Amino acid sequence: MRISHSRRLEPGSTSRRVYSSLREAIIAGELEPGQRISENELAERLSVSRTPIREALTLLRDERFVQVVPQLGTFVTRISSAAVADAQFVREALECAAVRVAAERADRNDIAALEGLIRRQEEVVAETNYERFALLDDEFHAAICEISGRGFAWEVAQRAKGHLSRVRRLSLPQPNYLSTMVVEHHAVLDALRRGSPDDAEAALRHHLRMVLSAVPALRDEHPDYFEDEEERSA
Amino acid sequence: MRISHSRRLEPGSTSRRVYSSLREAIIAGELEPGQRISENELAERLSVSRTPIREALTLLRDERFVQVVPQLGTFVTRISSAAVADAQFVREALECAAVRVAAERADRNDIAALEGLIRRQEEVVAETNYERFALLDDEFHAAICEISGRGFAWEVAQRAKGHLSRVRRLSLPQPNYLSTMVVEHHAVLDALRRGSPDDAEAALRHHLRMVLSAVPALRDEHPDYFEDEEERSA
DNA sequence: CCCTGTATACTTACATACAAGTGGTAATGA
DNA sequence: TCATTACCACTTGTATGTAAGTATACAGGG
Repeated sequence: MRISHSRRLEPGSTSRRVYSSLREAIIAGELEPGQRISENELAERLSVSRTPIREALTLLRDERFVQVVPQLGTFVTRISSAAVADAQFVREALECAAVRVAAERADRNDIAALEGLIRRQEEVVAETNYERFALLDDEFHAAICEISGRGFAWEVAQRAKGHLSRVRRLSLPQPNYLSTMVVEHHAVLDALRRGSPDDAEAALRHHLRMVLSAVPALRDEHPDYFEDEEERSA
Repeated sequence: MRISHSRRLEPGSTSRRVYSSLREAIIAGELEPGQRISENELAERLSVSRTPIREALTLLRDERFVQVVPQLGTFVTRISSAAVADAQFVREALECAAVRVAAERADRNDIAALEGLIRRQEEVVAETNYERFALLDDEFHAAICEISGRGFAWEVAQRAKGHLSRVRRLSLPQPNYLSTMVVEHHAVLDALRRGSPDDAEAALRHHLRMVLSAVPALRDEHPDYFEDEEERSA
């Protein structure tokens, strides 16, 4: 529990700041899966009352980032393979549908913007900066959804991602991971340039499934981060 | 504002009851688009304090069912054609992806269950009961997602639906609407029976787009329910 | 008549107090 | 030594109080 020291609160309403702060802390692994978090302690650390804390936790619970057990405590959810698969399915469905539209709508400016993003990614690959690459990767996928005219799809996909983001963050330090990603981004861009929805969808689908391949290794490395014996309850 | 009289609170935690109650009231149109709702008034009507009201509104704001303006008021969002299109895109992408999987996985029991649902729908069509049909329609689509092994997709789709549900509810009283729906359900089921992902996807996509066709007529009938001059703000 | 400034009655955002329930722990008895 | 029981510290859920901001109605001056 080192939120207040390591992470400054961004501008916005208090509860919004708390929400963003906690969400990022969970995805970044600063709050570990299974860890119990206390409303009172959070309120003290962040120097706010319990009310905005509770509002933030309400949202995080809705995203399955935390699990609230009445009169017992609030816990950071463990990563469930089933939940990861669910998130993958949602993201794949939404982004692949978006890229098909994008392939038909992308103009020269759109293509140029994507090329610029990939160039920046290549720079980051050279310096092996996982943190910045993750941001640029998100930008690339968001840009595709934006080109399709359905930026909302990216919002939903990112929302549903949940556990997926945590897995990705954990799985970054793998050999050739970043360079492989860039190659696949190129494949998607080529398909967009040709205006081929089928090729673009296939390339993106293949790309999106790369992340999943790392899950088994992660389970071996951090078995306590995963929780698969019990299904998600309503 | 006739919540307390027309709608009983379901079991569950207080804030959860308030949330469900308000959500259904908005979708059903009991709370009209653009209407201002007061935390104090809601708390009084539902005989609870403002705290659970605020938690429910936090969730509803996240789903774009309400818009909260600080120090001014909370308003039921108007229906935006862009938001409806977004919801349609999300639903279409998720359910079409699910039905492809379902076409490959459905066994005799699954097909029989869907047949049973359609039979019940035919009964409801005979009595022209829009309310019950809406429930059975949801059950049908949820069942398809369930068969695909990705029930989560239905949860996300339903969440994203938002304004879409409100449009559907408004658009029900149209001639031959229900019988057309059943015919299209049959088409989807036939494709599933044949185990053809392509046909199932095509049939479902066609079916899902039926709802949208009613939007223009609705805008003419209830122009004050729609809000399209300003884009949704972050 | 019109414009302007002010008081007021609302609103949400946040802080705090109280209630109800849980699990661990230590004391007590066999 | 072990089982049982009562207690206590802690949790979240709910209620209420305080602060700050907005729109509106109204009075007064031009």
